[in-house]
Amino acid sequence: MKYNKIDNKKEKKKNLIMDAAEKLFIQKGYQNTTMTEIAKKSKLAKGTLYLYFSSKKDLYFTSVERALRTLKELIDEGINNCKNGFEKVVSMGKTYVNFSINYENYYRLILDYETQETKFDESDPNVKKAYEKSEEIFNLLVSSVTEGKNDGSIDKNLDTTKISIVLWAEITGLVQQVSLRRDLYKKWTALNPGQIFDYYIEVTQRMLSAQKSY
Amino acid sequence: MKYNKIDNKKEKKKNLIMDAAEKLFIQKGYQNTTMTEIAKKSKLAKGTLYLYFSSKKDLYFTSVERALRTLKELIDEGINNCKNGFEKVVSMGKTYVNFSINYENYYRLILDYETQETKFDESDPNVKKAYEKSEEIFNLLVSSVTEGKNDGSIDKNLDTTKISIVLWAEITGLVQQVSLRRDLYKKWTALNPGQIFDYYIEVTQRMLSAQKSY
Amino acid sequence: MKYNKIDNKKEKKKNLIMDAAEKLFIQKGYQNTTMTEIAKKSKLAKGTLYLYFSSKKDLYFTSVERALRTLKELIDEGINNCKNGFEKVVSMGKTYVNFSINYENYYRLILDYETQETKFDESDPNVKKAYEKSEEIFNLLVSSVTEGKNDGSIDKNLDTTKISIVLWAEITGLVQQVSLRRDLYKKWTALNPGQIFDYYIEVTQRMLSAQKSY
Amino acid sequence: MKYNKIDNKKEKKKNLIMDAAEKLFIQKGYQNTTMTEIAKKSKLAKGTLYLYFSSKKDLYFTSVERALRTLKELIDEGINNCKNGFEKVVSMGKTYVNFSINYENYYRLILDYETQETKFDESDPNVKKAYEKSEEIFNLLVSSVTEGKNDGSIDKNLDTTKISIVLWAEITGLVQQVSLRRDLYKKWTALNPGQIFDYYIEVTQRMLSAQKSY
DNA sequence: GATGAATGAGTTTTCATTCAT
DNA sequence: TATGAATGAAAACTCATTCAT
Repeated sequence: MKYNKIDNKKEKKKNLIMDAAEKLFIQKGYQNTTMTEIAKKSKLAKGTLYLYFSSKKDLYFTSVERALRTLKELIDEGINNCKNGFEKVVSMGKTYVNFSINYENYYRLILDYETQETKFDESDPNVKKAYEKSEEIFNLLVSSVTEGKNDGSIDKNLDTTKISIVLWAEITGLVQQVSLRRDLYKKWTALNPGQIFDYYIEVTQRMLSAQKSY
Repeated sequence: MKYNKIDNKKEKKKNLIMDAAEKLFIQKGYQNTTMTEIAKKSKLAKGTLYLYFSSKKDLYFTSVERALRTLKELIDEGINNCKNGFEKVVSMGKTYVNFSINYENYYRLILDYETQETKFDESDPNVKKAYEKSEEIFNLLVSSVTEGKNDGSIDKNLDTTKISIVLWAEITGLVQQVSLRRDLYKKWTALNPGQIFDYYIEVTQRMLSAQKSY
Repeated sequence: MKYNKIDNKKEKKKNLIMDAAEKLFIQKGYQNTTMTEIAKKSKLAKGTLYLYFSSKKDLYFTSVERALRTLKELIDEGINNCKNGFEKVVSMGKTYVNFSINYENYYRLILDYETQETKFDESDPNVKKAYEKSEEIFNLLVSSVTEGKNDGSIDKNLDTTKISIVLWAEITGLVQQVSLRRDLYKKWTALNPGQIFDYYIEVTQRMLSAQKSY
Repeated sequence: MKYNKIDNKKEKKKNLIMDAAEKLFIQKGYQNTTMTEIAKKSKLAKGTLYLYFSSKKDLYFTSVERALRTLKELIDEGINNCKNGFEKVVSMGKTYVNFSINYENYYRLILDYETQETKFDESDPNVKKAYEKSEEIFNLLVSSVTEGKNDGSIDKNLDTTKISIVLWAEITGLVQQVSLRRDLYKKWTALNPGQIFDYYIEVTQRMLSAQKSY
């Protein structure tokens, strides 16, 4: 009991630090964020950070992990209420889009991490851990497509792996573009992110649905 | 004549340095690449780099610019032989895909730049310049879609801006995913990048073509 | 209370660093003194210097300011006990001479600063600040001469501005010569600085005093 | 003959380089002046400078020497037409003042050199050489005072060494102040340098002349 | 003689991490 | 636990000097 309370307290402080760190990592990137800034933003002393995280890297990866875990939880939640594979696939896309809007900081941190991924040392256990989290999500997509082809909600002629890759790439690409280039797109068009996503989903659902036969 | 020769020589050396720098920027990112490493890789002394580029930033942005210029040239070239808007749009996608394969370093450098873009000082003229280059390409896509709708090769019911954004986000997202996650995908599937792209293009062409009416 | 203690501690450390830096600046000049040397001399790590001074320039100018402030305080002190303008002028000269002997490092630092003054960026606020300090001292001389002419202790026929400039130039010139060329003069004569200054003051007092009429 | 011509040509080029270097040394100081700038200003290639001067230091000291030699020549010239010691002393002061006005660059270079003197390596033969030149001038002053005391034009009660030191310090101090602080003095008074010098000479002549007895 | 590209040692500054209090 | 002063390795950049042409 007592340990739990302590752990809980510790966990809360860790979250506090990550909340501060996250914002800076997003804004300025991993390299340009200093421990001094993180300490200042979290209103703690520099040394204190090292009581909760062993290094700057640890702090970064733990933050990324928290974000990925949250995304995974939301996706799982969304899928639970779906009655067939097609709906699951659509739900995953919608959840991802909503995540990027409602948990903007988490989303941007994941993005920062993924685009930098190759620059981190692959053998680092933290890197591997985050890698696996991404894989879990992709596997969920593959199994949903399979389920859909089996229950007849997704066109049987589609290649499971191919379409999964394409779909995941499309959705992540789209969300990233909209997120990174929000200001640019605002300049080019009056559309807000939601409208662009809706349009994409509308166009893509038709491509995917079993009623049409490609 | 003499001046041309000198300029040419200087240009060649600049390219030599950029070739070396590029690889490091891609591998380790802008921040993690040091001028000492670049010097070593290009087999020159550190000071020599500063004879050709005023700063590390200058070297980076000039490299990005070279890559973007090359992409733009290839796209222009590809479009020239197309007989209608639909073909132009398809050509742009194909060129982009091929660019990511044939000019892998250039592609990855652009990617590195674009994903870090928000972390650079926006008011920097170099940043603005690269920004504009991206815009040019997007504008080309918009005008190709417009042309396609006019010449009847693209479905008139599609919203020009919306579909342009979606298409560009899809294609860049797809290429990025395939590029960044090449090893991951290799693990998941036997498909090579080319096959994934072909599949995407096949699926998308149907969505776009005027014959079908969504 | 606690804050005072902290501030005091910080101030002491700053003084410690300045003491070390000063000696090097005097010996080798601003340019030829490196932060590494200053760190070594003050027995601190290089990085520590930057906890107390934002840059080498800051360290230099803060040291100059401390020296000028001290000089100004001594002059003010000396003037307080004078009963007429003539005595004030003489007091200023004596204080300046004594300062150059008793606070040799401070004096030499000011000298180093003033002879390099034109090489610093005039628009720098630090430069301006030091400039003003010098002006304050000159103004004090002018007002003392004026006072002396009014109270009858200085010859009324003398032009206030002219004589102030000449006196100040003479005294600073003399002190500088004696300071810079100490070794040279030692070679030429058995006189020590004090004797030279006394001789100058003796000769000059006559020139200045109201009893004689030039 | 031929050698003379070559030497002459070489000498001319050396002077050309020194003219350019001098201006930069005065403006920005020895340290802040780069060989590249000197090359540019003298419209020669950087490597060419090293054909005429073995190092930056050599270039600097040779320039200083040229300036000191010129001053010495002017002083000698001025002294030649004087009929007694008193006149010689006055002539030296006037020549020095005029030198600071008519050969401003030379004067400022000497000044820069002398105020930095202690920062140069004393054992350097170039430093010694310049040192000796200064000594020659001072010795000339001492012998003029002696001559004046002998020929009755200077008050016999004055101590030769003391008064020589004081006079030389005063005049060099005054000229330096006026030169370094020209802008400052312009702000404080409408007097031009010439007027300040005249005033000094007028005041000092009285102090010195044999008619008065101190 | 003349050139200017190339060199690399040396400079200022930053910042993750440690540790005495 | 919490602090923040101290550390020193590492980075970008400069510039006197050399040397092949």
